[in-house]
Amino acid sequence: MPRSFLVKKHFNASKKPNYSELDTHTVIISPYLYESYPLPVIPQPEILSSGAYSPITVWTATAPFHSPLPNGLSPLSGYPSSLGRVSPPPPSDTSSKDHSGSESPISDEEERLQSKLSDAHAIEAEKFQCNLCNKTYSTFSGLAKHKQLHCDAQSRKSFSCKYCDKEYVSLGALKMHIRTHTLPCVCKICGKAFSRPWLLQGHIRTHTGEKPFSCPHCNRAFADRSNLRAHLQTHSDVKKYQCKNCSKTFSRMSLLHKHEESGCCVAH
DNA sequence: CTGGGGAGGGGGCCC
DNA sequence: CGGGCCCCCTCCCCA
Repeated sequence: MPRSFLVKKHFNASKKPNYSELDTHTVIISPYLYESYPLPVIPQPEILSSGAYSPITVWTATAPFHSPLPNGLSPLSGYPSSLGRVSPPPPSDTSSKDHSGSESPISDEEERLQSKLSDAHAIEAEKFQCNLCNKTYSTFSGLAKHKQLHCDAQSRKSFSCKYCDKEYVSLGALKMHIRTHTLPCVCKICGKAFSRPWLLQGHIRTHTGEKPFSCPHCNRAFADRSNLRAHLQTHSDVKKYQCKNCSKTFSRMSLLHKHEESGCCVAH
């Protein structure tokens, strides 16, 4: 009988993103994620939509070179109004500067024009700075490309779970989270399912009675390292969690919380 | 009521 | 990129 807090609750459909709206921006999860395990608890999804994952709108592609943003246009949350227009930055990584088209064959006149433009570019060089990593770029498109490929993708939670409203910065993290819904690791003894193999391993110890983590201070042993760690706190005079008001210490956060809720810290 | 044990979840890091 | 592991946390139960 699983304890109530461990039972995966039904997901509130009203909280789920409208995936149908996101058909054009989907993240395909490899089918193996759902096929390689014996007991998927949740029907296998054909696709994992990404609620918040909206691959960055390539609005820079249509924007004129160095053109300012249209009034009020804020295509990306990661592009604040400051938009990287900064005072001349110190010399920095110039390898990422965007100087497209320099390799195409051009006439002398074009070359002169190009040269003038290059001078202009040099003046403007590195005026576009990423507000996330401070890299600077000579062109706005260069900055936009950088943010699209690197910073935005990492700074924004871009991959959202189809089963709940959680979002993750990486596909790997999302895949791992999804296992908490699919629970692919099943105990052969009692049939209980877990999200990760090592969770199952720990559970199996409850069947075998194996307790590989022993306390150096007493003869107690534990099946779980976390529980040993908590136990070690009981040997310490000064516990890890301390009440800010009465300075009493507790071995566990939950005990401190209980203490606080019981009134020690109320209305001080 | 408090403290501690048991069991498990989830994110991050490393290989 | 995925698995293993670590750490921290939470909750239930019981003495």
